[in-house]
Amino acid sequence: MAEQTGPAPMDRHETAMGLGPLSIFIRKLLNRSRLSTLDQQALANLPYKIQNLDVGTQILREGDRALVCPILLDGFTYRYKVAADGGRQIVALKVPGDALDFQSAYLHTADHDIRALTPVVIAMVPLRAIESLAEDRPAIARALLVDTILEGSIGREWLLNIGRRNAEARLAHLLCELYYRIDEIAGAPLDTYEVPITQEQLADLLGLTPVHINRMLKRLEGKGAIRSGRRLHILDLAELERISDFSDIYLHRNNVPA
Amino acid sequence: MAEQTGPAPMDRHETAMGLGPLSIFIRKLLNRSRLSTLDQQALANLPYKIQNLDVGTQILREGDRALVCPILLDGFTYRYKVAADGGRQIVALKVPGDALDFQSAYLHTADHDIRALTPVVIAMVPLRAIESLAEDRPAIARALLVDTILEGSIGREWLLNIGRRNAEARLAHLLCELYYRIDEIAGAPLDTYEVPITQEQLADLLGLTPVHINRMLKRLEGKGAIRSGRRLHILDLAELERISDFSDIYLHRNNVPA
DNA sequence: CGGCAACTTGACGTTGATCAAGCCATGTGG
DNA sequence: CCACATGGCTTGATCAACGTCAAGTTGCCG
Repeated sequence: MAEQTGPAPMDRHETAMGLGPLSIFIRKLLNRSRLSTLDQQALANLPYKIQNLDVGTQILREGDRALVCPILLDGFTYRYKVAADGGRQIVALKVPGDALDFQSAYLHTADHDIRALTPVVIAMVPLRAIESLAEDRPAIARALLVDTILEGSIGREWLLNIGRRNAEARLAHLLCELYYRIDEIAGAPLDTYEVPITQEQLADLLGLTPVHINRMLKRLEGKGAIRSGRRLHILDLAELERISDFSDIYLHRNNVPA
Repeated sequence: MAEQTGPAPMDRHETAMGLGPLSIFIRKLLNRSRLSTLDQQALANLPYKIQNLDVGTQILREGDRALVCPILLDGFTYRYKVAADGGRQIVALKVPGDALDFQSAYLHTADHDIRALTPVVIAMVPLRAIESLAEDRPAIARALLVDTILEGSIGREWLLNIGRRNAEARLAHLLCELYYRIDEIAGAPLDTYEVPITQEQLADLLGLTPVHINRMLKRLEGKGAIRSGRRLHILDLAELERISDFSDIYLHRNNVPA
């Protein structure tokens, strides 16, 4: 939980385009929105405080009124809700470059929890700073809106996945999505690729039980699509796409304006 | 499919506050955002074309690039996606006053379909008009963003519902949500209250089959919570809330700024 | 009055949950 | 460097929820 303040560059992250630690966030926005150099600079100059958090650390709690917007620089986090019987459902996964709780600027109380799925590095930005930036710079407001809309689109695909696909396809679909989302933030194309997630977390993501996840992983492994075990590797993306009838249009990967 | 253009008042809708046919839309936004009288006037003066559509009419198709934003004045519509095996999943329900496809202004192609659940009355507003209004008036941009964020919150609750609750609780939960959402747009508090939805549609909403929906409806009826049959009535909201462990915080019903 | 769409009900099948036991890697303290 | 504690993975046996198939029935609209 080491802290670090201000514009000091972090060595764990390539500070592409000389925009400092937040550059991964800005790059992410640029994938789906146009931002002028000035807009990018304004984003890079946002005040922030870096935090390193352990696995499982709670970042937002249902009922909270947040004052900072955490931006994920490294690692993974997830949103989740719990049912009356204690059943957990993960309702969103966030990858590096994502703003974790932009919406708290617009709603009184959080309707879900957020936790670190892996050890994470987070930049805490005061919500007010983001809000006023969005007010002054329409392009930034628009980029943040696009980000929000995109998360909605992913959520809808998850509803289809959980509501209508069987366990094997459901799992394969999630792995495909993870592949593309991580591929997007990685510099070079991914090769054999490792997913840092436990079987229990997969169960909470897919509305299944850990035992059944285990059996499905074995099945996919039998088909040569993945390597399972302590670490989870994607070996044959095309096979996973076939099994889950994957289509990437809901990720809107080609949304960059001309 | 009768059409009607311009500011001619429609007799099917109370034109509260003298803001014309779009007043229900404006009222809806006011439930969660503050808008000045000028903002409200600007919204009321949006150009539109009224359309009456039959049950089942497709309003948006996956892959489309929309140019108009349909605003629902009367009736219900739903967003849905279909899986490879033809299974349908309804991923959102829209009630009167909702903007149906605001997001098309920000994404290249639609990632889902929209259809009329009942006969509907819709105001077609050019997307460009809404976009430029949002650019000129930050409060309006903010109100539309709040609306988008709220839909995301509902989607997350649906993920929990479908992923983690059993069929009976799932159904009860949906009925509670419908009650509150319709209650919000109705002037007076609702009494015995009728849901205009078929069992097949309930199945598509909840990731279940029509037969199983039927059995669960009978079960809820046995507990005196609803009256089922040709029409579906909610008799005992408290019982439904108990069964589904319903909490309304995800609806953010008290989000009006002080 | 006839046709259709939605609802209803029963018998049976399958997917995925539950329960339970054991295994295997990692890391920690002695 | 070993012992053992721990968290996650693995596997089998059994069970329940929900799906499937099929045959009515009901109410509505032309």
